[in-house]
Amino acid sequence: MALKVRKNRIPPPACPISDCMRFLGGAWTPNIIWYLSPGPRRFSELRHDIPVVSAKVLTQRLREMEEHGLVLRHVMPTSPPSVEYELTELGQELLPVIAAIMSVGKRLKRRREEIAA
Amino acid sequence: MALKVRKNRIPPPACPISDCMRFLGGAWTPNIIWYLSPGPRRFSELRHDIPVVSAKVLTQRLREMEEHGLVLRHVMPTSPPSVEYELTELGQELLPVIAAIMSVGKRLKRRREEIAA
DNA sequence: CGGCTCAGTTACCAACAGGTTACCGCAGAA
DNA sequence: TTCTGCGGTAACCTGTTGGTAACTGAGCCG
Repeated sequence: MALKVRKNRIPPPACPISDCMRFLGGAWTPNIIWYLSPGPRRFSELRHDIPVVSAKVLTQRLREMEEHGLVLRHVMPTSPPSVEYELTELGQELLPVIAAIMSVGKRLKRRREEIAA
Repeated sequence: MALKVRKNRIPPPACPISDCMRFLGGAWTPNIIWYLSPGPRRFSELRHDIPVVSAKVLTQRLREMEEHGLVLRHVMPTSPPSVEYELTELGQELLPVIAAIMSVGKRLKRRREEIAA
């Protein structure tokens, strides 16, 4: 008897995950959102916050996030030019996701440590 | 759509996000978790659920998830070999994250449609 | 004037993840 | 006997991505 695909279950609704993950895709995007969460932050501050990320990638991510409507970019016409990035409302809606990711990640990390020990 | 979240190599020391994202990293991991959420599911069923993912990648993801303790792998010694995958408790703890990702994704999608209209 | 900072941009490059194809052993069906 | 389905694995190829280094250009400082 050949095995059949079981259909006697509630099918998950059409999965929008792929659409959604485009907004979190790319290295460091969650980190950037996290560091923007307390409030507006300048480019060089973000560089300082996440020193392992290169300027190029930071720019790329911020541009992408701006396109997606997750951040606002304010250019301050000060003497040393200064650019502030700020989470939009939509960007702030991602914070619970990131918080959840962090809490689960911590739990998994603890688990690994227990196994290692 | 490719749905890639890169597994970042060296994470920033202070921030646990990178550690956490390793568990969601790799293409299709969130989708797989989602399709496992209603209950155990066989390999070929998952292939049917997510036809765009290749067998190789599906195997890779399931193996990684098994290593991370997110899924259990049950080999049924039936005549056509059958392998069931099942979310562990830890894996189920990821579901709120995925639900959050989905809800935000839907919202962003609506927003894009409004802009396009 | 030289050099510094801020906020990038551009060109080039290596690594790696994911896709494709082929193949395996086994059992039951035709 | 051959064929198919299951659950993979191995070898190979390609595209993307993120890193590095060098550059810009305005404004200020000394």
